[in-house]
Amino acid sequence: MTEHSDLTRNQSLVLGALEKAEGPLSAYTILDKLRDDGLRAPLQVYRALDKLLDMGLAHRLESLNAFVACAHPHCHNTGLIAFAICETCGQVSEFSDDVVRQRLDAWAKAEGFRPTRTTMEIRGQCRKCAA
Amino acid sequence: MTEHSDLTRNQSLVLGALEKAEGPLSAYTILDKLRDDGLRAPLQVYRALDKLLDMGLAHRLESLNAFVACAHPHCHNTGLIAFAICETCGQVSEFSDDVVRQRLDAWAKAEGFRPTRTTMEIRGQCRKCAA
DNA sequence: GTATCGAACGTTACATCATAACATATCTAT
DNA sequence: ATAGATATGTTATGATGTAACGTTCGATAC
Repeated sequence: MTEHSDLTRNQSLVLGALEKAEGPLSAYTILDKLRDDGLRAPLQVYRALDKLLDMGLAHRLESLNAFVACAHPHCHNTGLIAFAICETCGQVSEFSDDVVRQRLDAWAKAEGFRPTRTTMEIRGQCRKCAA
Repeated sequence: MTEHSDLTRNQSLVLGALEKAEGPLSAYTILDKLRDDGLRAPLQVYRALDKLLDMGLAHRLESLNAFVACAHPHCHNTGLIAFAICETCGQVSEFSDDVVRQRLDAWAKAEGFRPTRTTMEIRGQCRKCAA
């Protein structure tokens, strides 16, 4: 559990829910888990998530419409993170690869494309589930 | 325009709509464009899209919840395609990079992860819009 | 020809994901 | 104290995706 020092109450609750979870959670699942803490509406969750994403404390998995706590909350990432999502057990591994980043940067430079955000998600089966 | 030889009527209509479009289309936007052709329900579009995705004639952009016609309908891709999405003009460029594919394969092999589908999407501004 | 089986189709209803709009409260710097 | 920014709470609604049902169409076997 990371310290949630400068987080607001809602942000802290949402991040806590993500950290406790085994795998990615949808916003509505988060909401359900936090009803007892006083959260009532999706927007409360989405607003907290927005901030957490900005701060790099959580990530959005686009192919799942779901969210995870960042696995490395203290290292400020370069902005290119890849996710491997096991479709059997739901586990998400987070990693980054400098060569991949360089290749994409090179492509962007050659094309004159100015990247702001890039997502990379590998769906499949983790070692345990493939066995 | 590619020939839509072994496509059914609905598949052909949906692919046609995607090919005519300047950029990605949501399923509901496709539906609206095809009302005059007799389509009435989202499922008709989603079912056609499923097949088109299977055949590699269309792609889903996860970060947009939208779809595009494949830019290279005749080359059967290796399964790793990257998309660069201009957030200003909506243009989507499709490309692939063997080095990136190799790096991700290597990671997967090392981790024992068995990939089935991977998505890579770069959001930002294209050359024209960045100028 | 017609029986049969699987794929595609059509329709209604519903589930899930996300935001608009507006009012209220809280925090911080002057 | 007050102004401005940020966070909050609430209702309603918009956007995206699917379940479950029955029907139609087209190939193949008889």
